Amino acid sequence: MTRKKATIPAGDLGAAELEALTTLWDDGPATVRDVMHGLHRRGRKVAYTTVLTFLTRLENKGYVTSDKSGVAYIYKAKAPRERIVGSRVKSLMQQMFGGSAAPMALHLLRNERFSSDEIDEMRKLIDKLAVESDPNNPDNKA
Amino acid sequence: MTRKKATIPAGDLGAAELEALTTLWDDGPATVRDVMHGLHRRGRKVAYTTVLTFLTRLENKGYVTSDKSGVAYIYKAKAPRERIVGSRVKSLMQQMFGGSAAPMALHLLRNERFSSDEIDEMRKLIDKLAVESDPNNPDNKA
DNA sequence: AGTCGCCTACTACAGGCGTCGGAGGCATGC
DNA sequence: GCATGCCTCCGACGCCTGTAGTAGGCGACT
Repeated sequence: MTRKKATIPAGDLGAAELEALTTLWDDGPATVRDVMHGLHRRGRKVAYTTVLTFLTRLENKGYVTSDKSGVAYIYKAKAPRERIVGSRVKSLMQQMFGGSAAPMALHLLRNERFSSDEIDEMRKLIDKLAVESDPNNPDNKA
Repeated sequence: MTRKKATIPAGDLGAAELEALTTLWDDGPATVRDVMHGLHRRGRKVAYTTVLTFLTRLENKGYVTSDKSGVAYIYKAKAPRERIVGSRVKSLMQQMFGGSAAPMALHLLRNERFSSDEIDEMRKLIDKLAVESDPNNPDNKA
């Protein structure tokens, strides 16, 4: 019997690959060397070729694109940040909270600290949600 | 030159290992077979020996303890769920939101759906936070 | 005693990912 | 023309983790 293949990819993106992608999101299109400097600034001291490996793998996986302009390739993030963020959050929500958002939100509210501005912003959002889910609100279907 | 050792553990717990630990949290102390059934119920069809491997590794990593009572070992979660949850959430917060809690909370509020009860509960918590961070509140230090 | 069934221990393998080294190509400066 | 320097390609190594087979022990049943 063939051993079953290991399921469960790490979200398809390792931590270091993700960090490389993040420098592209934050700093815009860049060469391998640029990304390396970006990673170094973030505290990840990796060799040039390591960064090249990250970007190549990211390209194979469809997260970035590259085009040669002059001397070196320019890499550009292709996957929108918000999509990756969303899928990672959903995945953790699944793993740790059985897929329900509220316990996760409550966990954050209970365990983290927020500035008054942040609190205000959250309250505004909560108020909006409350109106939207108010059964007396004519905008809502029965 | 020796190649640098790969940093960045996967949070020290793989997805499958975590699921095994979760069945212990949810269902209480259990034998290998019990955990296997728990995993099957959750949709992860793994062989008995695979589960044994998970539990052995979890024990080596200090997340569970075992003691032989009668015929088979009974495994018991040792790491408190809340601690693991907290560290996973913090880790994702670090990776995707630069370590700030508010953007993550706002992300959830904007992208997920909540029942009115959940909304009420969140509002209560927000109100409490607001009071605590109110500079006019005598409980707070200047 | 032999066999069946359940349990644990040991071993193994493949794929993913972090981490690079070295070879080979092209341009630029001595 | 040759050394330098930067760039890319290819390959590789080692750890982690998912997945499991096999062997060996022990009690129960026949």
